[in-house]
Amino acid sequence: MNPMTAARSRLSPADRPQLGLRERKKIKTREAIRDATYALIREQGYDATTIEQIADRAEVSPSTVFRYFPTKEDIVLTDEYDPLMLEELRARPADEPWMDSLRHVIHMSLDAMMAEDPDAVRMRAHLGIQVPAVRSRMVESMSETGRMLRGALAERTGLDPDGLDVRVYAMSLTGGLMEVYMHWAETGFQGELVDLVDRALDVLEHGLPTGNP
Amino acid sequence: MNPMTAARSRLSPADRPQLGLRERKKIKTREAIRDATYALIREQGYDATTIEQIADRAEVSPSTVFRYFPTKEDIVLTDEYDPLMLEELRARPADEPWMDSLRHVIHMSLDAMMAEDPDAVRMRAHLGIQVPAVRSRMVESMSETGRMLRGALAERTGLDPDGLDVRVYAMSLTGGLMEVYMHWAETGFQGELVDLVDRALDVLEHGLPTGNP
DNA sequence: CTATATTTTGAGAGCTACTCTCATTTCATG
DNA sequence: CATGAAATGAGAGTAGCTCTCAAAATATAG
Repeated sequence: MNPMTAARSRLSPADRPQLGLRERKKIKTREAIRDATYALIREQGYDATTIEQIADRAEVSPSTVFRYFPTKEDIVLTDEYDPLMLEELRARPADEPWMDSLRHVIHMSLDAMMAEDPDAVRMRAHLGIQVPAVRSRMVESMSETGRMLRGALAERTGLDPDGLDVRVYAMSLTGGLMEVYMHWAETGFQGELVDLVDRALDVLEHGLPTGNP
Repeated sequence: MNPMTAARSRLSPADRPQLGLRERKKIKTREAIRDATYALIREQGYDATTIEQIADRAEVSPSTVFRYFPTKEDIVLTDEYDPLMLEELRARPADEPWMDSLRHVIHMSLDAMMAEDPDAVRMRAHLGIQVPAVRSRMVESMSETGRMLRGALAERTGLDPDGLDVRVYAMSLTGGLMEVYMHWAETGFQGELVDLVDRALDVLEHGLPTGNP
């Protein structure tokens, strides 16, 4: 899922020998840039970290950094879970209640991300509440996930994926889930993210506990 | 409300004689900058319009432009309806169902904005779908409205405004409403925005028409 | 292995949003 | 009118990002 946006498939280039030298090198540079960025941000913070510094530490030129990532925020974020989620969603039984499917799929992605690099998950959330540009990019990426969700939802319900209803519904879901992520970071990462997401899904399904909806 | 973000109180400086010359002049420059920006964007588009051009046409220096607006996006957006909404929300009878109150308040703000400058409302929506930076700023501004909503909601329900549930609920509302605004722009401004908002609120309250929620 | 074609990279110039500083101008007040 | 305060303009500086072009690295054919 996207709120947490990103977490590369951390297979070292050597693990994919079927790829040519060129491809393997590209993966390596990509990782070098990202690692350099994370390290520098940890040392100096996001704003104090310039592209030039990142390039230096990753041992590439600034041009190359921009060739790999369109913006500075994208170095930190960049998502790769949407296709996986979509596939998983489609694989669910067609008669399963939508919310159950969603819950299942989110659990999956979350587990995958936490298994991959739990530190990065937290760091991204942290940057999300501190750096407006990062939060923006995160929201953007969330709403891409939202579009994917619309597609899946439309398949299930037979509704128009671009109709107002589906759009509103999907976006309210993604908005709510985004807020979970931010809340988690703002409260110092207390509790398991998965549990918070579950509570959020309850709210989204049944309204506020008060019943006021 | 905020999705539409902004619409100045268009009272010419002369209408507020109680203010000193200094204050009146400030209002005038603010408007001059905004008008110049709108005009230039209409002529050339957002990206092609530079701060320098805006400054020239508004007959101020670039420095002054930034003194009045922190970013280029803010020249276009800048919201002033939140306090009004909050006041109006508080004035509603305490036993009125929350959704009814919300609906009422949104109608109000929407009417106010459309009465003020309907053209600007459309233009902002249009920029929102075309220019990522503007959309970002709009989302940001939306989530400020969301925070305000949390406060009002907490007063009503007695829940913690910073608790997960209220946050998720409020953000899912704002997210859904934001999507209405985008949908409206993407479909060429067909139909009345108010009607679309009403439909959206139905979805947010009762789930999708299918009943799948 | 060599030659050629294709990709990837680096260097550098250039644009623009945005920040900061300081002198100058403009308004407010006694 | 004089003095203090606020608003403005000019200008230098930073950093993200784009574009171009030549050099380097890799793939492919003979």
